[in-house]
Amino acid sequence: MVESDGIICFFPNQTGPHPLKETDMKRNRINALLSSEQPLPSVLIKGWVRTRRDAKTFSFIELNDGSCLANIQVIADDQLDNYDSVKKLSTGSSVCVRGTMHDSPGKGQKWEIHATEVIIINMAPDDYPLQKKRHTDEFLRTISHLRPRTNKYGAAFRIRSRLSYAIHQYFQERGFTYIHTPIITGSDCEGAGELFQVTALDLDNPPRKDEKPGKNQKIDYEADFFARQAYLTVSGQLEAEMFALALSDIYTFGPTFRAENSNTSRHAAEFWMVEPEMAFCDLAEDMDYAQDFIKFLVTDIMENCAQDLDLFARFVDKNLTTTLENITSKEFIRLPYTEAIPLLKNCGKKFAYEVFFGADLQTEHERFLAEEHFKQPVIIYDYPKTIKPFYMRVNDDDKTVAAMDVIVPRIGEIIGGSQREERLDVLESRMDVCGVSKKELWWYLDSRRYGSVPHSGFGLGFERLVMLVTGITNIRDVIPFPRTPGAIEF
RNA sequence: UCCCCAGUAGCUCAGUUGGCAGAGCAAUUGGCUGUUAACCAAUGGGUCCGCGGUUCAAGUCCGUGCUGGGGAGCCA
Repeated sequence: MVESDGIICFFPNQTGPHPLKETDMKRNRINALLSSEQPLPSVLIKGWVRTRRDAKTFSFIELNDGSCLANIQVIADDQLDNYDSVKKLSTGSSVCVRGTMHDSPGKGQKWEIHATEVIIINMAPDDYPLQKKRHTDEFLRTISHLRPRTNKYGAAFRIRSRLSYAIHQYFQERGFTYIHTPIITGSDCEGAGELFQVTALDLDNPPRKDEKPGKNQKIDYEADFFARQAYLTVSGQLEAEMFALALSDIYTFGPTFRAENSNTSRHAAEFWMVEPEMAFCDLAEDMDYAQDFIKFLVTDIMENCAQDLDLFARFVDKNLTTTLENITSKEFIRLPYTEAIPLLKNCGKKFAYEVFFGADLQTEHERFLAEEHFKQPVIIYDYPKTIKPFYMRVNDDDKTVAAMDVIVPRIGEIIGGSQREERLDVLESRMDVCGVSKKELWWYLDSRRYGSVPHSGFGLGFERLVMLVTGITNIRDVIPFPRTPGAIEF
């Protein structure tokens, strides 16, 4: 049997009676039809016309409903009452087709639909921007509302959806609890970049602390919605830790916001992040999880999105299959920072940024390690404490912290994580050194005061994962409506 | 934010030393055809990104702004 569902249709641009009758609301998905084992005497499909070719007494209509990459070929002949209109069907038009499914005598497809009825839901005018040819990503970005109707973007967003599902599957199967950490936060000391401020104040005329007018008149945030300054979250980690220290293994998966003026193909102001946090877990186990997690996700997409993935392997990145198999088949290299430094120093390659202990690794260094030296994912760990945030656990050498970054070819850093500092006294002195307010994070310190345990976690940039899996090189093309500096159309 | 490159028809692009604005695809019309980014013919289509300057003359040279891309920083 072919699956069908009860999608409710409505036609906001239609003023007359609905062209579809009440009984028409069950439709067959094109992916279900195309994978059918036998011909079907009665099918109902609804979708958008990708292209139309006319023969002498009939038209070939390529129909796509987004359920899969492939179109289904509809044969609409001149016996149809409205054949004159059908012959004018343009790319982008929406139709409802009733008919029978048969073996296709032509090359290129197994099945085709012989239409007994073609209802034109909406005829797309000839200025429909998507043509039957390849468009550049830059152009498609200017029509982000229409680009999911292309093969490439349809495939990308089906993969993005499946990856989201696989993330939940991975953690749920392992007994992790999904935690919704807040989007709005009161702490500006999370230590990860510039924050977007959230306010309900009238910015044209904000309340002032001092009645006397003057240049140094401070805004009175006690009059704001939360009675203090508030921001969009840059990470759910600190809150996630509180739940790991109660439910043992937890994860978050949600949007994150950075007001950094970053103009690169790997940064967005609004992006999604996965942050697992595990109690009774040290850095080595944290790295085990990070590696296992990425391998699981890549394997899942190779198994469950083969058709969509094939598009990317053929047209977007010729090396994609090799890259992905490299990830699933090998153990990730684990390289302590202290060994990475001499390796980079003595590799014979000239870098723009000098390499020395205490220096953060630059993009050029990470790319060299993952793309040229090891040619596979690398986990670098035990970084100098001077370049890492306050919450990372100080190692016995008192010079490094138990931090780790997973570097993959082409993307660079895809995961950043650490074992967290569970010792109250060490944490407090680190906060002093890093200039983080102990008063504001009293609740965070409480977790180290009452039943503190070793725990670890990491953050995975979800869009970077989609880029890794698809071979897409610009983050703006793996998120439906990208937000970047100066760009918030749609 | 910094460095580099680009902006010409709906889309992708060409445009020589400064001298009449071009092609392919798309669109429209007609023809042909179990077609596969179908094919053939004809037709229509331009604020050469904006502003200012040099020049007899600017798509072309200069300045400036805007937009986009690549790289860097920051990071996921």
